[in-house]
Amino acid sequence: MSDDEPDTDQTFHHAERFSRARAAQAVALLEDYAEMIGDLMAEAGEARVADIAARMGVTHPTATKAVARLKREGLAVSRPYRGVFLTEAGQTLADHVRARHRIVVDLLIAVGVPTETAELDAEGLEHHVSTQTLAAFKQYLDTSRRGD
Amino acid sequence: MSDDEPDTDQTFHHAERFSRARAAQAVALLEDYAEMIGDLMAEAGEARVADIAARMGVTHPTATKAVARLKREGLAVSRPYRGVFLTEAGQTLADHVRARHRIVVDLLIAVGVPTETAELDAEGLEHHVSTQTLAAFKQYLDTSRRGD
DNA sequence: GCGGAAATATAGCCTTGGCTTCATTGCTGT
DNA sequence: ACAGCAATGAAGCCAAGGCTATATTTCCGC
Repeated sequence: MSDDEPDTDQTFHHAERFSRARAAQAVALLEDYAEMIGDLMAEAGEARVADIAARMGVTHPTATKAVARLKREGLAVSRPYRGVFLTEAGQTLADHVRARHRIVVDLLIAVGVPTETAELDAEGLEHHVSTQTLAAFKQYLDTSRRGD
Repeated sequence: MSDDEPDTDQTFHHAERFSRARAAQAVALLEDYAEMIGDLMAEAGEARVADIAARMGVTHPTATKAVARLKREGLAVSRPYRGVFLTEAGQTLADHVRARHRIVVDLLIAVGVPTETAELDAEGLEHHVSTQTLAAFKQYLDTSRRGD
């Protein structure tokens, strides 16, 4: 360092940012599982562990564990050997996540990312898009659609 | 499901996407640490564990562990009780990550995200931006700058 | 040149989110 | 109706990435 207390402020900002990113990551998986279960419920009326596992690209036990986490968080309910269902809160979360996903994909496409790539990247990106950024995306899509 | 084999294809695509996102997450931390060490080396000539820890917002042992991972991956070198230095590979990675970070931030700002928010979100987003998407961002920034 | 403070390392623990293996349950076809 | 198979659940392992507490080493002031 070049000064006496050269990085106290900046250091704090950095740490803040990384903490936020870590926190976002913590809920990302739950969001994905909730959205997936929402999709399956919409398509088939119920979500079975095997389907969840297949779509998430994980093994059955991993899906089961994830469901347990969802239940613990009050986002899903299930009885042993029965399908999994979202609670009201879970459904709300799923809807929110799905909407956000669409906006992120649309924005990527709008700035010139190929559709296929946009879908791929959005899966990872979406969890780190804050409310403010999402709002900015929405507005950009609106005006750009009008403007074109 | 409504059909016989209704989701084989789509399921595969989903799984692919999630796998990619998980893989991206796995290297995200290494990237962050590498960039951070690169910054500190540029500023101070060396990166000390205490500085790394402070900027990452983690405790010293956590930073030490991360450095061990970096060394294992051939991205950094260090001798006990001495500073940490990036290898050629580590430096390359750090430069790449820093460049990507800038582009992501600039793109967010270009589509209307407030500067502060852009910096915050970029920290999490950047690790999921593929090469293709980054290229699209770059081009968008170029043409939008010219166009304005 | 030596003693104490600061920096670094080590050990051990926790949670998350993967995995495999094995037990149990439910469903289905004959 | 029940045997067998598919699906679910349970148990136990692993690596990553956090933490606290403790030991070690370096460095700096006197």
